[in-house]
Amino acid sequence: MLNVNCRTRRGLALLTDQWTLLTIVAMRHEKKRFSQLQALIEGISKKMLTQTLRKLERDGLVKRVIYPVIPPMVEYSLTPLGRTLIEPIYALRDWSDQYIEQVEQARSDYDQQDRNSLQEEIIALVQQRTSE
Amino acid sequence: MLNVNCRTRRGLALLTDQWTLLTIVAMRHEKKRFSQLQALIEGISKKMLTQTLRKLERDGLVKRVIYPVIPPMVEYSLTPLGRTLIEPIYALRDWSDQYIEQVEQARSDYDQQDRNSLQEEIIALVQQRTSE
DNA sequence: CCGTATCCAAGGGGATACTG
DNA sequence: CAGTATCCCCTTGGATACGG
Repeated sequence: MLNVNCRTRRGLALLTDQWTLLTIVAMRHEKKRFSQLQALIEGISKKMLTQTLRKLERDGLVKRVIYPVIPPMVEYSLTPLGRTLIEPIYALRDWSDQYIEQVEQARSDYDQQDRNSLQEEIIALVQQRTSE
Repeated sequence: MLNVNCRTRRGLALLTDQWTLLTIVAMRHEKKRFSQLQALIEGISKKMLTQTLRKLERDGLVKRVIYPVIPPMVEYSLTPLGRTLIEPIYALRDWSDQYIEQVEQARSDYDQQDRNSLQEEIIALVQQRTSE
């Protein structure tokens, strides 16, 4: 089903890294300069932003325009192909808006249970020791 | 905009790793056993599958049921919360189906151009050397 | 301003062997 | 069957310095 060469795998592989989706989201409305993108995407380094943008350009999702001025100015924008990704990404964003708190609640419940089991184990251990 | 603590970032962080989306896709219709999942998701190791399933369980997206039989049998299924992810993931899958070939075409065009520029540089170099 | 080059630490993840 | 434990390589990615 999910062979490495099926379209789903190849498609998801484009997008499932740390920064790609965020970079697309940051450009969704209008072209952005490199420094603007770096400011919009909190925590991304120049290295990773450059790398992500190059990959997106190579994949035909982003257009890069260099203005030969000093200091340099480079503008990035989504290509028509790139814009086709906005809708599916919005679906994920909307899902996050709606459900992320339930996920985080589940997570802390799970961890709480872990702590409780650990607690019980410790109590059991202590009782065992004191009865020796 | 895309602060590390905004819902979008927190949501996407759940999903943007190598295996999470694929694992959810593999379970979308019905519960699956560990070995079935490993067979469905080509290339995943036991280590990564275990790790991914534990994370999904912790996040409340997957339910894990252990049957105390020999040999062991464990069934994984999506929780109601997990099922809310199917639609957005399908949107990505459909995008892949429709556009992945355009992306790959763009990619090979880009690489071809790179090779051409390299070719030109080499030619220029050779001409320069031979004229010395 | 928009990168590239280099170095380096952390950890992701495969291979293998073992267990209930 | 469904994991866990250990080892270890190698990639990822941050920090820094430099260049057009």
